[in-house]
Amino acid sequence: MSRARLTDEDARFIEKYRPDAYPRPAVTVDIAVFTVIDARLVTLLIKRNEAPFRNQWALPGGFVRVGTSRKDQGESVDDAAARELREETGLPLDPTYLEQVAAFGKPMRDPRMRVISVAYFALIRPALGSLIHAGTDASHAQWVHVSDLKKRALAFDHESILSACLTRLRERVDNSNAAFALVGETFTIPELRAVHEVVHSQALDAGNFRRRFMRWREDGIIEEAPGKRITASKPATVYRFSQSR
Amino acid sequence: MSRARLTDEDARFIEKYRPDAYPRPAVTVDIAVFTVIDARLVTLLIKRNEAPFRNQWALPGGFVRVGTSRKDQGESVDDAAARELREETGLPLDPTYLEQVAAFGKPMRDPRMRVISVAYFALIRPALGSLIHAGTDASHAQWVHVSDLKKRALAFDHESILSACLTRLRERVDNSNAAFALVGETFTIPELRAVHEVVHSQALDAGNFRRRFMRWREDGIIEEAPGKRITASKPATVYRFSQSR
DNA sequence: ACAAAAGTGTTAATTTTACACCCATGC
DNA sequence: GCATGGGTGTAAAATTAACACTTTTGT
Repeated sequence: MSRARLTDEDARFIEKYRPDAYPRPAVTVDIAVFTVIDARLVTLLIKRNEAPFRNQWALPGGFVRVGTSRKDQGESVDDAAARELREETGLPLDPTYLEQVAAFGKPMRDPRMRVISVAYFALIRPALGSLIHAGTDASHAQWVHVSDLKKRALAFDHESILSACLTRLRERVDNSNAAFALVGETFTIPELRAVHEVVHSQALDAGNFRRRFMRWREDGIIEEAPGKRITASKPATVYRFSQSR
Repeated sequence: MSRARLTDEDARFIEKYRPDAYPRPAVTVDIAVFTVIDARLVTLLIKRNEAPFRNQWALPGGFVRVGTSRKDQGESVDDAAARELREETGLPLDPTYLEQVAAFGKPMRDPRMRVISVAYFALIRPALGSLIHAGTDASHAQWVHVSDLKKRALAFDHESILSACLTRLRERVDNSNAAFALVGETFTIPELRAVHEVVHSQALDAGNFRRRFMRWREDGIIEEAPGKRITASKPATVYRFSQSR
């Protein structure tokens, strides 16, 4: 399979194409940012300072930048998500993990106008989580325990979006390398286990988890790192994620 | 969690909101329709009769209808997919299975203008598949064996879209009830097995599949239907999908 | 009778789960 | 020494996989 070529006819047609013949929706990205703070899974909420839903909590996000000409079509939706995340969190670097979840496209989800939103979930390291809270006005951005979300009323349909992101996060922690984005650059087996436990809010058998971990090691997904982690008791071996693959 | 209420301030703000302040992308749906014909997995391709990519093959799809006012915001993206599917296949009924896969939002994927597409995959019963082929001009719509897709050049980025839909289809056949949408209203164990085999292009052990099947039966997912299927050899018991759950 | 395909039985291999226990270290 | 938590061993239970075999029917 390969993409078909554009013909001369195509080129001529495109020249005279009238792009504004039909009404268009606005398109936004919304991002559920997760991290672990104090051994609890948290997500980032932003207090809106504009109507609608002014002073209500919402997921970080914003409009996808669409270019103004045929030649300049603007940024990709994925790029928009990465950009909004940087802007809203203040973190200079790209997120460790960013994945599209789904498009949310019911009419009237925004009372102003037709808005279709593409939802993403992002994972950032625990160490960086506190930076955000410190760096921004706490009344503007806030880490919320996911177990406390039931009590919150969120703007728009962000409740459904968040719930879809949470489901996807759990699936990815089980079946992909996502969990490694929720520990530090280097980590011990118990630290990684804690992430799995917190995401599923369920205790895991230490021995059995260790075996799973060792299988990842054999598969070259993780490798031993120099040094030991000093804890209150017996120091634990330190590993790192093998970025190479 | 519940949706926050709109305040009076919101209402006032919305009144004077200027929706056309920023350029917007066009939003389309593209649908990979799958069925099984002659024991092979096939997907529906449409020959475009307009530029760009005129006379090239593409996935069925079209623009999401966006309303023209705040009060009329048009159809949901899911509804757009169902509508386009009905229109392009000519099938009067709703598809047996329709699921969103992902949004495709790179710039320049359409040379005319910025277009963001939400991809879906749909499953229809084998018996209906031939209806479509008969009902429409064969040069316009065509069932293509998925194993032959490598040879085809598809319009836009429909190759990536199709590939994502195929991956999702395989996942769903394994872990959800999707496979039941690819057999007739009633079916035998070997018929359902054939679907699994064709989707994964891999033979399955008849005995082991039977055990899996019987587990579904115990779980109430499927139930025995009256009658027997007359085949070339020993007649097989007929089952049906328990829609109830 | 024979071929073809439905349906059954058996067993090995693998994975999951539960749980007991050992061991190194800081206090 | 003793509590803590890292690290190891073992065995039952459940699932998956491989394959031989029996039964029922059309021709």
